[in-house]
Amino acid sequence: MTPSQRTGRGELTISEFGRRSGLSHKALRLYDLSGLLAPASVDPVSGYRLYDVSQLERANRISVLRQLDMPLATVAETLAGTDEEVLARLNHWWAAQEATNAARKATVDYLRDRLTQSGEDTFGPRPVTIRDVPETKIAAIRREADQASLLGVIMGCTREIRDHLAAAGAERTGESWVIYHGFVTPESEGAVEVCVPFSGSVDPAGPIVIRIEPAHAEAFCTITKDECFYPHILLAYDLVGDWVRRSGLSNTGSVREIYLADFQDLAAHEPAVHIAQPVERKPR
Amino acid sequence: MTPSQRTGRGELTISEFGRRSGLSHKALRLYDLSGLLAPASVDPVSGYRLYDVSQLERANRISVLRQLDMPLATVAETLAGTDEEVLARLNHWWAAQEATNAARKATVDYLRDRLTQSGEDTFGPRPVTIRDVPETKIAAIRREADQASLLGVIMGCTREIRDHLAAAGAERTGESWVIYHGFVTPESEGAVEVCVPFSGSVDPAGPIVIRIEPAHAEAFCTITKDECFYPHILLAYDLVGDWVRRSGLSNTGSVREIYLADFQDLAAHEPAVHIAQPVERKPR
DNA sequence: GCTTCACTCTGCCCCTGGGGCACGGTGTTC
DNA sequence: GAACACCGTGCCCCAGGGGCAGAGTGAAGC
Repeated sequence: MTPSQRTGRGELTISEFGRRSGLSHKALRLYDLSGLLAPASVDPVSGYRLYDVSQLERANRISVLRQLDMPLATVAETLAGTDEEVLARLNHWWAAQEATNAARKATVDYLRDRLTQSGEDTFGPRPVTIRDVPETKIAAIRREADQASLLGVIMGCTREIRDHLAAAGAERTGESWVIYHGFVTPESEGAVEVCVPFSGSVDPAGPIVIRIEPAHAEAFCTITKDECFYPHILLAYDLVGDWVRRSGLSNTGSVREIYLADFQDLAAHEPAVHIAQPVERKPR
Repeated sequence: MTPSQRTGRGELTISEFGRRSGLSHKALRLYDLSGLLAPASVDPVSGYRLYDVSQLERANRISVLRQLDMPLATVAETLAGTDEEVLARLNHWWAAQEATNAARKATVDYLRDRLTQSGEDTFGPRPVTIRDVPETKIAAIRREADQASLLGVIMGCTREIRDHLAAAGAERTGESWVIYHGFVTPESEGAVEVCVPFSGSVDPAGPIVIRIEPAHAEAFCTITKDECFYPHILLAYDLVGDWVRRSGLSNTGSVREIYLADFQDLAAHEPAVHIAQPVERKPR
């Protein structure tokens, strides 16, 4: 008699259970410790784990979900409840995976563009120019945002600031912009600062800060509404960055997007945004 | 003067370099130790890492590739050589990722089928029956195979055995089959044994083993050629497995696929394969 | 001068999901 | 009684960092 058969009817040793479920003996021990899949019984003398054949279904499901690289904690949550619930959670999780994958694909596309011609041909020949920006009084909100929440954060903060300025009787003196103090990618958060210039006297309120944006020079290019999507828009940043580097200038601040008008009012091919990089005023 | 500016021209401190490249200070330290991205210079007194602005391009590329979850070793390989080479390796790697993702999607589809109706309705009502298989003399080759190489391994081994039998003057006495001694998934290898029955006297040669497949009973179902693809085919295994469990029988061996004819000769809807599970002869 | 502050260094433990090995127990069979 | 196949626990290892502790370093303010 093989060891796997000397146990009682319906009881399986760890290795037999592992063979039938596609799980390693090491994984089964781990799942036991974490409570994801505890053996039906444990021999009190030898400490041997004994699994019941009825546990094979759960084990198989765990095995399949792990093949999908689903984290163990998610596996545990997913496999609770009825089959309908399991299915719903599986679909939900997979949809999120598909979204992540689409973002990765977009990133690969961006990188391909960047590699084929350093972002100039695909993005189109486009003038990068330099301009002086005078000292400006602004109301601003600084927030951490990730790729998914970015648009909502920008819209929300802009609305909040505009409402505050309107309530205080101040007049806006130009279009607003967003300063990126950190990297915003699909995976990581970065600090963004939404800025609205105004004239008059306004008190700060809640997250709204009143400050002076110092005078500076900035290199910028203009992009149209239909170019404003991630990761394509990164090519514009690269364009400006390359131009600055080749001009021998140094960056003196964080990169920013200046919105020329309200997005909704624009046609796809109209200029919509300036991508700008503050630089030192003169080449050394 | 901010610390990031007190360094010489073109020299950046680790945190400024990190901000501009989207890499954490921890990641940069790691890349320094691994040689993936060493700072341009290290202050011999303070040990401070100083990066050159010209290193930003490589850092940005590393950052983007890491956002794609490319392993650091692969990043290092990928970023060597000219931009054309980098692009080619990126495309190659991404194609592999797409393939992996397609396999994951197929696995999700399988799991969905399995969850919606325990593999019976989608796969179709299909009789599972039991039969006795007499003792059979076979020539066999046992190999480790993964999902990708499986078909090639089976075809190759079958050809090898048939050629050997033909050379020895033995006659094949039926169609061949494959015994799955382990799990074969897109990610992990499993042992498969290709078996060809014959009559006459043949010597083993190289990997070819001559042995007796013992008489046994087996539960099986029949599937058509167009159902023979991963992971759909797993539903047939589930069907047989469920039938055996509900019949109160015990498995007595590894699951197998019996090929009814040469694949090329079959139309899509013709029966092509038996999925069989050896079981004990009588319910206890 | 002294303090404060921001910045950096190294080193250590933590995470996931196991793989691999050592050392020891166990139970069957020859 | 020995060989062999199992099983157990415990330890160290991997990527790719995150987080924290303790110490050094440099500039700026008083």
